[in-house]
Amino acid sequence: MQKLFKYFKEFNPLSKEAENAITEISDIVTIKKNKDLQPIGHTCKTIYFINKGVARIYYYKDGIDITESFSFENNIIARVESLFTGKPSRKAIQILEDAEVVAINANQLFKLYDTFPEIERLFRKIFEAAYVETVNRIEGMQFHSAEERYNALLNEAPNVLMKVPLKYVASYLGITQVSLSRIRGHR
Amino acid sequence: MQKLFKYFKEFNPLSKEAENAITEISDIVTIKKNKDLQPIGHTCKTIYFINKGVARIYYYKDGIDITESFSFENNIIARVESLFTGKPSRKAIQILEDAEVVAINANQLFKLYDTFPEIERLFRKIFEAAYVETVNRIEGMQFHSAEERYNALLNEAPNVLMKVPLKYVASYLGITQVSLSRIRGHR
DNA sequence: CTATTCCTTTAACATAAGATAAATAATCAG
DNA sequence: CTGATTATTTATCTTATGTTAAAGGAATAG
Repeated sequence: MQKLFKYFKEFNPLSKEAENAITEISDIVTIKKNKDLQPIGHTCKTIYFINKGVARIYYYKDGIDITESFSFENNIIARVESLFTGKPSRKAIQILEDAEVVAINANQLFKLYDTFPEIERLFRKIFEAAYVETVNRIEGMQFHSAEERYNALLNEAPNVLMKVPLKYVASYLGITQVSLSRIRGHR
Repeated sequence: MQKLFKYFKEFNPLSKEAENAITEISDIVTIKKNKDLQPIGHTCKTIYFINKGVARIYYYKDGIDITESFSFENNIIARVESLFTGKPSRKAIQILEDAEVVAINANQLFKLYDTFPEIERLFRKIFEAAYVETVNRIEGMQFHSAEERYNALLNEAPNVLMKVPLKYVASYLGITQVSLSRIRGHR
């Protein structure tokens, strides 16, 4: 849990009691490459923190596997469209590299918000930051060619391209695998 | 302020004291069509609620005007990439139809979070919902043709197409005005 | 009301990305 | 280690969207 609390500290430092309360509602889970940490169709009731490994959120559109996002070590991953609405998620979380994650029970966490305003504030800030990232991503998608998007990714998150199969990267960029391959063979 | 508090109630009902505290840090502003409510380059220090009228957030990419989002009556509008980071915004808020808005001072609001956890919770929920919308929008952009995106907008938010100049809609959809025109003359 | 400006459409052409198929290359199970 | 599966690249052809230009309509200022 050490890395998790260090991560939290960047957003909103917690009291020892608050940290203990979070520890109580969390589990450490290890999971192998290519396994789904969370399946499609279930309502998201867990927020994960990645101690080690790589994960992605994906879904199917017209039968085609599409990557919504990637997450790496020292980051949170959750299917917010389900977590914040209580509706079943059409998305799954898949592990792309053998992982150890902290699984935080979301319903119990939300209850902690009542007794620990500092925890509510912490997660408010975490998701505000995630929201900003998402808004910035829309900007990137709005008027860039696939090649520009690829180059931007190469700059901003080279680890994505080092650690993730390209077919997953292609759909993340909103293009086909074949197009990505063409772009990589530059031109 | 009535409409605003009614809107708030959908997310998290407030005590009378909390409502009064928000009233104290808010102003009613009327502003004419085509005026900028907030200019590019300023750090966002205000959260707006639209009592009446239409607005959009826009920015320039390579000198071209791009619409990030639209907001209508009974909704919040804010440049979150600036509001939540404290950095100057590269975006502006423009009024597209004569408007009356409630301007909530963000710094003072954030101070209220300390004395009124219910207000912090309210805005947490408001922005969580906005975050979910943004995530869903990415999904819409990831693997739909321009025509599909246009038709989806036509279904989900026909008022956008009724009330907003098409050139602004085009960049919102991530296409040129000419392409939008072609799509509208179907195929 | 009129003239000017701005918005939208239409047309012709250029180009980036999709689809399909097939050839390599890499990974994995036994 | 080997065969089988899976991932990536390459090639060809098609199509959607961008670009530029020009014309027609709508809105606005004076």
